[in-house]
Amino acid sequence: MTSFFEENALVAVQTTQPLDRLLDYRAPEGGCHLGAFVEVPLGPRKVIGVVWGPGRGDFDYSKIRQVIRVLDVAPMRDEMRSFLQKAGAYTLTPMHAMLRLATRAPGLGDPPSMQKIYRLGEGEPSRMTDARRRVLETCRDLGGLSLTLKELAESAGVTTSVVKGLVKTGAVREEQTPRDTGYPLLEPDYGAKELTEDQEKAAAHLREGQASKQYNTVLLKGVTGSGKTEVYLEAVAEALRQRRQALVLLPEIALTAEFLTRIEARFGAKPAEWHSGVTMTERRRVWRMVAQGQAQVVVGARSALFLPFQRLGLVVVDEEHDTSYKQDDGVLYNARDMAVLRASILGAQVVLASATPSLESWNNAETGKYDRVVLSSRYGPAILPQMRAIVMRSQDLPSNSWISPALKRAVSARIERGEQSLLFLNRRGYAPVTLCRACGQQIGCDHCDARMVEHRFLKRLVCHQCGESKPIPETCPSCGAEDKLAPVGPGVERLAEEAQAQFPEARIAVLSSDLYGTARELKGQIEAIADGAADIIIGTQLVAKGHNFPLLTLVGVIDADLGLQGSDLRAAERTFQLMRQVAGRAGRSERRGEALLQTFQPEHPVIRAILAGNEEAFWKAELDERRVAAMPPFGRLAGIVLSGEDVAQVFDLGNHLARHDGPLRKVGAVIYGPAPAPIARVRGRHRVRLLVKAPKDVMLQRALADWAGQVQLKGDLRMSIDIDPQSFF
DNA sequence: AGCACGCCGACT
DNA sequence: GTCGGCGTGCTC
Repeated sequence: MTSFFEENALVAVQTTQPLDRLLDYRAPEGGCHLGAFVEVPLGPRKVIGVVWGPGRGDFDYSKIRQVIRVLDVAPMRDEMRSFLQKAGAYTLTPMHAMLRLATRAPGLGDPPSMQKIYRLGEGEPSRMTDARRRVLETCRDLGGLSLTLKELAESAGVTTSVVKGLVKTGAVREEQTPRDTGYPLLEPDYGAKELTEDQEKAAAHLREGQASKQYNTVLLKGVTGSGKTEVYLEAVAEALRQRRQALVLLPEIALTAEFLTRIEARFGAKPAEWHSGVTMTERRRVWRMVAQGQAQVVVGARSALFLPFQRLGLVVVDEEHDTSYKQDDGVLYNARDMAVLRASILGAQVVLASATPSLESWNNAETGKYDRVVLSSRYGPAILPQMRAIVMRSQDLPSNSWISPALKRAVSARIERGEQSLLFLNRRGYAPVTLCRACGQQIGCDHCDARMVEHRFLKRLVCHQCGESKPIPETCPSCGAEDKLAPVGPGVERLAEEAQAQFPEARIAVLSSDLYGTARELKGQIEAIADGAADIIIGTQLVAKGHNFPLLTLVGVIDADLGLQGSDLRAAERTFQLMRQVAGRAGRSERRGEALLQTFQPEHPVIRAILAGNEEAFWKAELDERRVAAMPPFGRLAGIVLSGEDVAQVFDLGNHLARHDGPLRKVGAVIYGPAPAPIARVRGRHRVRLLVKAPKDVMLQRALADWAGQVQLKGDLRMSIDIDPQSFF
């Protein structure tokens, strides 16, 4: 296929406007390439799009307009278009939404932004002053380098007007330069570390895969502290040697700052950073530099997968099991799976790193679809903590108290030895339920069917579903009784209160995502704690994710059973992963750690598997259950959520869809539901859920599209289809 | 997404 | 009589 279109040739353009088809235009003056980013007229507006292919010519020629201009950015590569198309087909997402993911750069339509820079000019100014001399000397010291006005004035210790005066005389030259500058060079061998034998073997395997320039996916499994990061950084190093770009995905923005420092130590400079917390100008720079192949390594969030890499050779998905890789930000996709898709199109390598892989990835490794590399020993002197259960049935606990005597003794011992303890409770706020003792009502959210969670720190009740909050009322909103509202159950804030009462002398720190305004603040707090600023850390699952606390030797899990409630089939897997991750926080330095799990059901298979530390047995048992139930990875699932203001209408639609199941039945799929979604009302909209279960090797997406296409959504009714849902009920 | 067209209720 | 509500349809 031709890749260049002469002026006025018909081209098909994909825009980010929600039209579900391509539009024909005439190629602009001077023609354009396939994949070019262009500005096109659409009705009264100008919009941005990408030249997707030759025009189809099925539109009234006299109405066809011309492309206004080609944007000054590198054209989209064939493999990117192919990736967007396949990812869209997989997730049942229209192309305009896929293209939007790939064009999330501010100022894409603007010409490259320029800035003025200053360097040594010619000759001496006729009148030389002290200030002027300092400026000229500063310029000379810099050699060929140039600075912005502010930088130059500051480093010379003069005001900007001195520099401007020198520009007039010609002694300093003013030049225009693109504002988006490249990134400092990363050197593959800069800070190479001595690896253990185990690590070196794993690294060699990754390097080999990287050097092959063939698509391959490796599951890199290693317990917390086994040095996974050092190992996959060797794959990054190899990508750098091969002059290919590398992308490292992290599940949590709070982790990036620490990670950038690690990259700097290993490769001599900081890489490009991409996530929602990055400034507009920096995002713009990242996008453009990635497109020009100038950014060698990008560290970022899942959305970085849609950056316009020129020669991507490696995608690392760190903590690949993390559920935040699957989230809805306009498009519902699993970043881990999309990484594999993108790499398979490009002939690139994927490294999935985790201490506790997802069941899918474990199975893919087991069946040979992925390679597997296991780091068995902990790095350095640290060894895995000893795990024990505290059976709560036999612990005598007063009401509104959650720290058992056994756990209390263990914490006291740590305080005496000057070591840290972590009390883990995966519940934000003060109390999950506020109950009226007079009428028995629980305070719920006005817009959702969720209970309001008391946050005493904020002095408010907060809905964890929609974020709505209100002041804590003095009287019961339903019966009006005064002073009868009582908090029920613990959150981290309440646990901190109890801990302070039990250990009056201890310094207690609470780590919960809602207590810190910014990622920087949170990071500061985490660093202070790591340095020993607290004796007892109280935290939500935030603490399970990759932070290193060298003084920590005890982890107490307040409620190990918490995640096992409910009917979610993935509950077991999640609890297992979370408990292992949390326990892994203990004893990362020289001292052996201990993890105590408070539980009411010590004989539960998941709890037993955690205590025994027998992962293989756990995965096998889980897989067997899934196999029997024909659940993923042995079958396929899709979750459908219908929503609208009117309950009856939403249910009618659900019933209608359930009855007209022809296209699905044809491929052997079954529909369950409609049923109210787990949270049946969110932000005033009622939600109804259907579940589609299909055999493994069918064209599920095609069938779903045919099935969903039978209805036309009227009014405010909405339907969202979630392929491979994380949770299913 | 925007924006225009168009067809029914409550105002000058 | 008109102003304006937002349902429906179009944009190359």
